[in-house]
Amino acid sequence: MKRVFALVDCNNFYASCERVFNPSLRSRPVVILSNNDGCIVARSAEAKALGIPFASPYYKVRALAERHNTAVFSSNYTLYADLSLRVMNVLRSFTPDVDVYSIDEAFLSLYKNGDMTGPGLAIKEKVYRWTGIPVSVGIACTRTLAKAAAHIAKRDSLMKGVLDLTSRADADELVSGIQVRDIWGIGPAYAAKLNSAGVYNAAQFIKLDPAWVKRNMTITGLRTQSELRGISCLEPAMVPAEKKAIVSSRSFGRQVRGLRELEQAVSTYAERSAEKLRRQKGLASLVTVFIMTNRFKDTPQYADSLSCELPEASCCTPVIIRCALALLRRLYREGYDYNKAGIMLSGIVRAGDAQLNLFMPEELRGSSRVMEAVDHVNRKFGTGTLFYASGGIDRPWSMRREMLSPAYTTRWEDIPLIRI
DNA sequence: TCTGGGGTCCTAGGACCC
DNA sequence: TCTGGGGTCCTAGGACCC
Repeated sequence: MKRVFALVDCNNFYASCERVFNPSLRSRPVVILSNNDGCIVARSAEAKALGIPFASPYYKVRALAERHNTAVFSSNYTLYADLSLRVMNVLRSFTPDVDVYSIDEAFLSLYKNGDMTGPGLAIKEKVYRWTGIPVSVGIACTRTLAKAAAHIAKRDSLMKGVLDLTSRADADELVSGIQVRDIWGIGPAYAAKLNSAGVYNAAQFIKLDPAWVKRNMTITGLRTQSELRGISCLEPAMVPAEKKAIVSSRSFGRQVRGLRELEQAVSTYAERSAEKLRRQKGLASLVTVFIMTNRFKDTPQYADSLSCELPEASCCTPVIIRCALALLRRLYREGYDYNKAGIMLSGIVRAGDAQLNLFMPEELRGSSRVMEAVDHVNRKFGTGTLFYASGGIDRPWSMRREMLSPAYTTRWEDIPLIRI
């Protein structure tokens, strides 16, 4: 039997998550804001129909949203991540071969057994019944075509959210009409380049000379073209790869001037990134800190970054905080209104593979046992139970989340009660 | 008049994804 | 007042080596 890919894509995922535990939202437009309540990052179908654009700053569409009784939420990643796990677990009941591609998408590897529309519908119905999340399913012989299939299925109401390209006589016609910008792997820059070469849809892109594609869109573009031609050439990512870089950064809830508050923020981000690093059992050898002013404002601008090699790769929070704060003090310039800061850990190696430093001062080595204890406490009693004082306590700079919904599934006080 | 060849490693920048 | 965050891959070009 032939292998095919099924892409399962959650519809308007964040908005759908908000609806699961709040049925009153089902008939209203719903939008979700980015961190700091800045931009629109997700919209329900009704919100899209109102013409609220993706990624637009909320204040620009606020009047429109309010006029139509739109429900607006701050991002609740705790909730979305938990519901995502539930969706993926349902998918694993169909095949162990589930390649989780993002928080709201996964590729399933299936054996083709006749028309796969039925199995596709079964997946969609089971996910909805078990989690409350609506999904679309695209089935094809390559991942890129499966993405295209899901894209078509979402827009054509006759398909009921499922399209199996491998069993459609009109598969080529269906795909050929897709605009190049909507092809997975073609972003705004390549789309503009293709358009100016007279290429607007998938059919035209498929017919392009591969040498031209490679020259103008690198090997990545060539792979996309081959995939659309039905030749599978993308690798699965079955095992979640260890990250090669870990970034923690945030815009502030308000402008920040003083070094003191920047130190708190950078220390807090350093703490978070070190936790992420330990979760993947890694050690970082390079620490980079960056700070910047608000580029949208007409005020004096400053942005810069500095890096520092650690004497020995480490995942120890105090070591990373100390290094990050030293960098920050060198970066800091007085008199600017800062808007954002961040830290990046790179040069990541596996714990155990690290090159040791014979001349490493003992006080810079840190203690893995203390870190284990801290992580254990925070896992058991909740993030932030134990934290470093250098991160501050009040944190007046922290991000705005004024419209946050409850953590319905991960915090005891927030679990919905049913009264009979 | 004439200025090697072949290789590695690193970084910055550009493209993409969600 | 108010404009997100966190990643990956690829290429070109420079530094450096023999």
